[in-house]
Amino acid sequence: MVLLSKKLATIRCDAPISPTMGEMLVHPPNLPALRELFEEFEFRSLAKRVFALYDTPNPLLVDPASAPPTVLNSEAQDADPTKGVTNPDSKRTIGDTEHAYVHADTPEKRQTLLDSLKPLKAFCFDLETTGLDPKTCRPIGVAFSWSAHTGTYLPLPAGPAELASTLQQLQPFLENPDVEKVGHNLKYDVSVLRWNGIRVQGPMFDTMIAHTLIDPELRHGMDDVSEMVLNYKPIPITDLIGDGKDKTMADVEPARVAEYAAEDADVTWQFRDLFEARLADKGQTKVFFEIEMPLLPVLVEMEHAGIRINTDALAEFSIQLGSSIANLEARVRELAGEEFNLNSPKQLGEILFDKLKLKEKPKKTRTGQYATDEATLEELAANHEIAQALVKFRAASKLKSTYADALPQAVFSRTGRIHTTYNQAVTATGRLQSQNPNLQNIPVRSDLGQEIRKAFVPRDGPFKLLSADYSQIELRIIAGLSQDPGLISAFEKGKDIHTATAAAVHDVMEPMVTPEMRRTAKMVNFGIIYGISAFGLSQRLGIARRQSADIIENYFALYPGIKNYMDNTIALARQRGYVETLTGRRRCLRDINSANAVVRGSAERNAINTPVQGTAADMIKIAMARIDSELRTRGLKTRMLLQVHDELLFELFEPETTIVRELVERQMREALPIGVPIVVEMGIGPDWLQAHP
DNA sequence: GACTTCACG
DNA sequence: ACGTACGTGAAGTCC
Repeated sequence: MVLLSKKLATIRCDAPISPTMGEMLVHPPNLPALRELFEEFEFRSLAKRVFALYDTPNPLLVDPASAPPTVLNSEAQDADPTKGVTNPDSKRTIGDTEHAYVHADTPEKRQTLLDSLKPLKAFCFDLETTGLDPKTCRPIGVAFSWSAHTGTYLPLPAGPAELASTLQQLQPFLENPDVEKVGHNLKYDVSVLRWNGIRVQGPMFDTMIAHTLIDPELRHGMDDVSEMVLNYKPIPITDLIGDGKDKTMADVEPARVAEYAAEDADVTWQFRDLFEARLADKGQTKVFFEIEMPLLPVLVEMEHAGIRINTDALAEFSIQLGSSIANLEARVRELAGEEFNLNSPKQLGEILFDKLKLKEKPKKTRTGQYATDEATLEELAANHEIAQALVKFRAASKLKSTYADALPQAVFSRTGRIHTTYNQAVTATGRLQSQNPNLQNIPVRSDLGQEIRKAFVPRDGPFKLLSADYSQIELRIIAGLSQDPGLISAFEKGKDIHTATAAAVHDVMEPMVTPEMRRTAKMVNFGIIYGISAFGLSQRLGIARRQSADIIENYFALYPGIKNYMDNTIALARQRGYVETLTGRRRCLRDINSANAVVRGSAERNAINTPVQGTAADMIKIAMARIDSELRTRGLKTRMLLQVHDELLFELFEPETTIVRELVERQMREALPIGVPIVVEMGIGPDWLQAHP
């Protein structure tokens, strides 16, 4: 049986139409008409292969209704991920499976494609481009599929004007808010289109993100997924462009690209329904449809918007850092009495501990090297000038190489702005990830680091930066998850939670809490979120383990709900093998029942931390989609630029200040109710440092 | 590519 | 006796 687009088929075949929108079944009685159609479209090689399947009996040609499911048993996969990988000998090659792919390389076929798209409620599309960077790559063609085993590839013209006009013909379909868009790594395709002036709208279904939610441990590339779930090996991209070093899709014969691209679209389309069911099996329907998919186009917009930086200020700062690095380097060499590479932890460790013997029993790293990290150097700094100089040297080097020098290079010349890439489905807890460059670790803590943050500025005109920050979000979430009355009540009274904790632990009035007491309480509060251990806390506070154990014990006496919640969470994790956030996002913890106490302890801390960190991630993701939507429906010019886990940064159009402050605060507070008051702190300024509350 | 270090939440 | 705080990405060295 062969599936063809409705239009193609109704024109030429006059065959029965299936109940599924946009599809029709061409049964053997219609074969002559189909053969004629293929001949007319000069698709002889494909026709030959398709009909070969009919002309000779083929065991693969069975009615889907009676066919054994190609889907592997998901329970078996859970038990052992390696079982999900097909035996290579049983992989089918492309020639063995029935499918009908159209290369829409004539105006008539293009028109047929457009007509076919019209009635669809959902379709899969997959762009072929000259590279991996949506900002700079050129779309070569786009493949569509809306029913299994079919696909149409539309080559796109190379000339900018012709490209634009062809894309314009697709625009109504891509921007139709009532039509679901399916794709594997859909954000890439949507981004490429965004850089070409098309704003893809409508419900999204990214099969790659779906797969990361269904089986986070497995590989998520389309070829891998296809082999695992369809038991089918698509044409590898390397067959077309090799390693991609000296060849792009533009250099490949269009007919081959058509075959490859249509197949990818077809395969992706086939993932869709399978994954919808599996998401439901794994309880991820809500996370997928209500959090990740609404967020996808929002991330595309944020990446496309980019952010402006003051490159002149960074260049000047780099020079300043360079001279201070040179001075510190000279001083270190003088004190070491030797030339060596200060950037080499290995050489540095040998100088400090073999030559200078600054410590009796130097701390070693996991691999037996001397540790020279900041905590180690800081210990030595009290008695050794060389350690002080090294700490300063390291700080300055880091700022220069990672930020002052690297950020200006990341500016995209066409926009004069930095465009990061957000990854929404790679972290274990559900947080976003920013890369190329990472804009989620821009310095803010040190004075020197603040110079970097100052360089993030709004565009020219009546614009400012607005930063909105969830206050103590993770502690509020653990209060909500644990329902601890003391912790909840402290938040309801609007208290400074670290001070309140310190006062309660030491049984004094809040004004009597010293900075030292507050610092300790703050460390304990953080420790709680991380899945506290007496050893870890003693390390952070620089106190004896016995002492930190007492502090923890007092803390649990103060907030018994927390202790209870932790015990229950670990017990549930042991029983189910996973933990989940408030929205049901899961993280598997395969080591939770390990006999090795160290390994198990790590899994237990994950069990505590993941629901907390993950719920915060869910909350801000929901808020982002709603804020973006409200900004747009109200026709506002303010744009969301960055997300840094508990902070959103906006380029604020000043006349909108009152409206935007209200809507951002409201949407952030109401995104995901947890039964504890949510506080959002906001600041506005001429740069990110001054906007940061 | 592994390892170390360090920037952020 | 174990040798851990949770989650990331990037730069640099060294094999």
